[in-house]
Amino acid sequence: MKKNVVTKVKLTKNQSLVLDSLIKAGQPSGAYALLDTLRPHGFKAPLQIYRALEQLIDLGLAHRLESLNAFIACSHVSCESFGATAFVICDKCETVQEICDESISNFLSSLARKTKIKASKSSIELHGLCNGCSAVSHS
Amino acid sequence: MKKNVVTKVKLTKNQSLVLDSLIKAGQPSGAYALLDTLRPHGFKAPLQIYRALEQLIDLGLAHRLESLNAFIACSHVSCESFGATAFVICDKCETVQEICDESISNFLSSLARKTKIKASKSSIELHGLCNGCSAVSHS
DNA sequence: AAATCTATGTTATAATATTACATAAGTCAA
DNA sequence: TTGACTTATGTAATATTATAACATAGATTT
Repeated sequence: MKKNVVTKVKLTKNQSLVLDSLIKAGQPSGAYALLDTLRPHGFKAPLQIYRALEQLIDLGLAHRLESLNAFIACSHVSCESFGATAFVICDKCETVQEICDESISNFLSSLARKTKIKASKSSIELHGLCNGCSAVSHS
Repeated sequence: MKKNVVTKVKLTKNQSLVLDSLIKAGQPSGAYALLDTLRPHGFKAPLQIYRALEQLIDLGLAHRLESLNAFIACSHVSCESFGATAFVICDKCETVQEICDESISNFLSSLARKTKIKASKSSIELHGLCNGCSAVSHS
């Protein structure tokens, strides 16, 4: 379950550009949206995005949101996340809260134990309306 | 968070065919795999599959596995699942365990409370090697 | 410098999912 | 039972997301 926890890595140019775009977006971004953002920087093909994302995810600097087919920068300083992260997603304003604490890892450990699985990867995503949006919610 | 908990529904022909295929597969199945399976029954377009799946999922008779872009029949008799289900997936033999108990709903409630979200949908997927496969695992 | 590994560029294509529009079938009220 | 309405279907086209295959360039090690 342990990912590469990294203190200092030199990112390549493409990786840095993609990470910067993700951070700037501050929201889940699709690969093709990132591609469009980065065309002015010379990006031309989806693979350039996907390859950079793969590295960033391995390094714990970005995450993939499975239920959105989208990506987001890790919100932790230099992601201390060692695999047990939960994402709470507001479907209205698209804000994502990235939760990474003992309650998550305990839950996953317990689930793995009960189901006798040797876990390697997890995905926890909770959708709904955030505090702000559910207050306004008129529909 | 409550889905349509249904005691008795009449499924349409397409819905029944898709559900049968899912059950028969006993594994996560992609929409296009289902389509191929059902071509002999007159299915011709992906939409026929996606539309049936949408209903089945609403009724709690099938589930979508976000991390696989695939679908699976609900393993509970007539899915008592009211939204709080976790899937434990063996990446080798593709077996899926569908867990639906208080530990799941408690965890999700607590997560929703902590993040102040009004939850509407969740996805919990744990990947790894199941008991059998991790014993054999030679790589 | 040669060998090797990693990153990149580029084209094509695969896999997954939806839009749009036309038709048919079921439901319910008058 | 007709008409109004809703839900399901058929079909074609297209959008969106992701990967395969192959060539080249740069960095690192020996």
